[in-house]
Amino acid sequence: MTSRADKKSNTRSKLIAAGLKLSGQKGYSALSLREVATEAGISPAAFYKHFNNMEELGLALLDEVGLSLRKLLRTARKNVEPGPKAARASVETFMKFVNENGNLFKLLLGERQGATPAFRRAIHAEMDRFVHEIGNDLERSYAVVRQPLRDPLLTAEAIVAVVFTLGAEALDLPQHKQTGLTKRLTQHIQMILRGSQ
Amino acid sequence: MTSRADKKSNTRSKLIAAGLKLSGQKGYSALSLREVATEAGISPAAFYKHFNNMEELGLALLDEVGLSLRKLLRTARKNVEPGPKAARASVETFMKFVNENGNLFKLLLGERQGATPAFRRAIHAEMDRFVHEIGNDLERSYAVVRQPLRDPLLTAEAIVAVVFTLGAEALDLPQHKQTGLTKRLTQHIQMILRGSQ
DNA sequence: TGTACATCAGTGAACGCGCGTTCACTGATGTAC
DNA sequence: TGTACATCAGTGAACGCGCGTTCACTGATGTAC
Repeated sequence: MTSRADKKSNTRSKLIAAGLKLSGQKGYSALSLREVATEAGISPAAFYKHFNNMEELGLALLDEVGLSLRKLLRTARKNVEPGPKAARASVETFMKFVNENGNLFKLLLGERQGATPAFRRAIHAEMDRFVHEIGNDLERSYAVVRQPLRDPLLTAEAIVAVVFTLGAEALDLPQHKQTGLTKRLTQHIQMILRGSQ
Repeated sequence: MTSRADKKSNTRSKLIAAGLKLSGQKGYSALSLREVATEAGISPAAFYKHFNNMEELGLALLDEVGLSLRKLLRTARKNVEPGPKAARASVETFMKFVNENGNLFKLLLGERQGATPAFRRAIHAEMDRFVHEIGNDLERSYAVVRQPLRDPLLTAEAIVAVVFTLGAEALDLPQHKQTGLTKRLTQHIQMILRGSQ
């Protein structure tokens, strides 16, 4: 029933899951090929049937990050309707995402300046795409109410900066201690939006 | 002339300089005790006469970060007088600092989520102090012109978030390509200040 | 359907390497008299 | 000032360990006839 190809891609998924789990625990750059292979349940040598080295695994993990950021935007668009309460609702959606995808989020933030140039470039590309999409969303929703923003992209950039900075702080906090942070983050965004009108 | 204690603290300085140089090149978490010792010109075993382990060296490096952030504030206070051009002047002072202390800045940003809990705590403490000092500065200078900010601390938090985020991007750019970034950063700050009045 | 051969994901042993840490030591500096 | 002893920063060799990588291999899956 399960073909050779199926089994292979199955093992690949296990390697990615293992990499994600371990990088959440001790940071991607501290991972060894051997421990990822062991966590995934294969021998170190078999790792090479799937990736040429750890960096390739890392880039595969970043693909997952991209997917999950796209999912975040989709959820936000569904749950958040433009208006005075948009900031608060967005922040709640975002915090939920951070808590559910902590490992992916840690990878994104933790390797922003570490790692190899290829890795850094991939991360900045993901973040850029994210900023641009939010910029477009802002432009559209403020055009609807006929109060266009001065510079939607600049606004998006500032919002993403505060959101990711405070999101990183949230990672170290137990979920029940995040309320204050959520509130502060909402105020940050409102402040930025106010200043960009 | 040079006492035993002098020589010892001299070697300690060399270890710190070595750690800073190497962590700028490949990231602090990728450093080995042996290579730091070699770079400083001593044997690996002698490292232990100065620090019990690499983490202690790391905390010593963070002390340097604290010193240099304090120096940055001092310079900014000297060069930047409150007024419409404050943002631009502050950003220029900051960019100069980033270029001159790239290694310290990389350490601060790169280990924000990596490393051990003690390390993370030390970094967040430094950044917190920085935010509070800027918050106080903002409060004072806007009180003078009788247009107090709604929440100086919140404003400072947002400003530091964008400043550090874009500063991190600047680290990867050659100095002559930073002009656009400097301009954008200035606009970010003006936007935040506008929104917090 | 059955047979003979090809493919290839995963194995297990082996390699050389840099690592952190220990230890007994050396010899210059410091101290007491 | 000179002598005898104590201190201690730095040395060099040794250790066991986990690492990335290679290699010939196995045996299940796939393919051709």
